[in-house]
Amino acid sequence: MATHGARGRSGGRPTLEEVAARAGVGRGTVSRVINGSPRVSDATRAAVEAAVAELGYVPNTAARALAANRTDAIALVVPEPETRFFAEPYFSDMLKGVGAALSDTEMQLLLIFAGSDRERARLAQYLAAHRVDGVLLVSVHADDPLPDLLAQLEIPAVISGPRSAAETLPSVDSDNYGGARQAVEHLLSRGRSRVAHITGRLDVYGAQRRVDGYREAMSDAGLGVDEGLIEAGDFTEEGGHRAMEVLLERHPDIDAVFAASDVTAAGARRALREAGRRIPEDVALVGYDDSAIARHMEPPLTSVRQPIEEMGRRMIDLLLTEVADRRPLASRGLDRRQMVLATELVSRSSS
Amino acid sequence: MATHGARGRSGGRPTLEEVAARAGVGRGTVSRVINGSPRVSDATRAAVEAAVAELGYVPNTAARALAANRTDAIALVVPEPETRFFAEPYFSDMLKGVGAALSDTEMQLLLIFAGSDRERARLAQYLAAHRVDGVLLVSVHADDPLPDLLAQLEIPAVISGPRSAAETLPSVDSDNYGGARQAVEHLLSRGRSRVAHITGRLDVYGAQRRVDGYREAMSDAGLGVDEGLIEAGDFTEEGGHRAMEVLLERHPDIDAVFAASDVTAAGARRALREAGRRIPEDVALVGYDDSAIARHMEPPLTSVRQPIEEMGRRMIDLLLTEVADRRPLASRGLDRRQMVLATELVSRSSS
DNA sequence: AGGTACCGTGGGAGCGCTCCCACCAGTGAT
DNA sequence: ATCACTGGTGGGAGCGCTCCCACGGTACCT
Repeated sequence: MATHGARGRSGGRPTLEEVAARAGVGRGTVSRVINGSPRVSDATRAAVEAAVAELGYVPNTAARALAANRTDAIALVVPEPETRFFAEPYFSDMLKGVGAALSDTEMQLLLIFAGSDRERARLAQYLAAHRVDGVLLVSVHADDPLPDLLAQLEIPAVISGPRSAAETLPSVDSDNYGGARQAVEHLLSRGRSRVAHITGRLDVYGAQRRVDGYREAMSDAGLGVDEGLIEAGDFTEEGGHRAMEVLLERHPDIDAVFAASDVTAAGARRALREAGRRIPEDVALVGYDDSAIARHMEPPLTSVRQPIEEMGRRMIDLLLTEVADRRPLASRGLDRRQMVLATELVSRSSS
Repeated sequence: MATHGARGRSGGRPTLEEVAARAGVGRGTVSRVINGSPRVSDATRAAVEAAVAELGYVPNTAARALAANRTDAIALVVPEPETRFFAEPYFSDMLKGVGAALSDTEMQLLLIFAGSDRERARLAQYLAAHRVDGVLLVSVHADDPLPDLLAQLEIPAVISGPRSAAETLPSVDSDNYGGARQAVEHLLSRGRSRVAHITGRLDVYGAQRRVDGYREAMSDAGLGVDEGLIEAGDFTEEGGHRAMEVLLERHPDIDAVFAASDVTAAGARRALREAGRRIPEDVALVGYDDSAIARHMEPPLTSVRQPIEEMGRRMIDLLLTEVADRRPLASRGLDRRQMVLATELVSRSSS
């Protein structure tokens, strides 16, 4: 927990100036050492470091922020109420990845919820004050004004799932299309052929891509696409339940279901049980997310795993590059940096 | 999302100075208006407010922090790995209360995990840099050096559960002693008399107080205290299971158990089931925390509810007072502010 | 010998704010 | 008329840092 020897005589914290005096050098030199500039001789550097240690010098962040016009902080903005944040493992995994990537850095992470209008107003104020160098945006809906606000304020930002194929912000996403294909191909390889799909909220781009993946996997397998086998859900348990009921009504001979999330799959499972269908004997079931729910379901649920922690790490990488790069607007925006990470099918007994 | 009209001609954000010029007043006056000082005439205030709105002025936090030597930020320090933070509803409830209390304020909340040594070192550095005006400490063990570090750095802090009866930091706690009494008296009123207690980690002061409550309730009821009916747990499921086994071995005629947490009760329940005891017919069971576990247990668990959200709110109140009060050391520390909130027994079918 | 290039270094200027002292009425008491 | 306030105001000083220009020194060319 570090030493902190004598302080400036007046009892306050030591300043750069005091360190400089102690080391017998100028203010600029100390600043260079603190900031790791290479343009300092080894001897000088050692002298300064000694003085820093003796005085227990810690840079004053406010002064640095004022002079350098940066804050060394970035925000993870969650446009959801806190409750959902804690309920969904997605966020905690993301946070873990982000935290890990940031721990080698001087950067400070701020967690900001913007679920209510009140909170959003506060956030707008906060961003306008430029209290962070960059923003990580997770779980953003198609019509959210936040990305535009950030663009207008010229604050670097990275988004976790692109809002559309034409996303302008740098983004990190998992391969929703490929993941969906994995799921469907898995079901087909198990000998199923009447595979239904319960979608997610279709205003979320990722959900659309999963539908695309489902469609093309079916069609590539020569089974054609029966639109009657697709039913819209909304990522909730209730939505999954309702959609499954509709599907069973329409196609009683369904022998497999690919649900757009594990929670949706849980709803579907309930409807299947209520209809007397056995899993996996009568109907095979595959979810998406590979969350705790999947592992604890009865029977355990086959699911498509997204590397969420890895996504968090990549988002930080992108953002830090973006923050560092802040060149005079010229070359920016052209080289769109969109990153897509592979998914992995985790096979369990539900399929 | 607020207006932001024309900016300073150079494209940057408008400054106090520019607002002053626009309003035709001095810098000091604008500062007074911004900070809500009463020593400004209504006419002047209106003029300044108009200028602020027209320019879309937002104060520069870094400059303010530097000049005023405050940050307008406080930290919620969680000395646990992130995993536990997400797993235990205690933290999310606390965060909700804290967030609510802070939302009327300009204060910014920082969430800081200090589970690993690495993270703790970072935290120490962070605190040494005085990057927050105050600290909220939750879930601190008896031997944690953090409170001393804070005292040494003279950073105002409030602790969620006192470390001992002689806690020097301001604290907010629920009435562990009273809550335990409620639990035991409830069991006695249900006609039970051979009531066992599985404790929490005894290096946590609150756990000790629960034992005290158990002891005195038993003794006040004229049943005396059989030390053999007390077995140490550690707040975990496994600990509860083990302790229950020991207790059943020692006292097969136990007809009630008060567990120091819901998780502990879940472990005890498992051991009771394995021993063929029915709940509540053979053995009544009461937990502590009234968490989600209690509601979803089979049978639903009677439990002592702590007003955690309320505790969060109170902690903020105390801390903000502490931060505002920062008088020259003289009158501080004498008026210890320890706050204890009442618990409530939530009766369900396990007892 | 002079010229050119750099490297390492010192320190002025300034970031945008708050604090505080000085100042100017106006008011009421003497 | 004089004095003592008081409410309202302007602006200097300074918070601790980074940025950048200027300087002397060394090294390597012409």
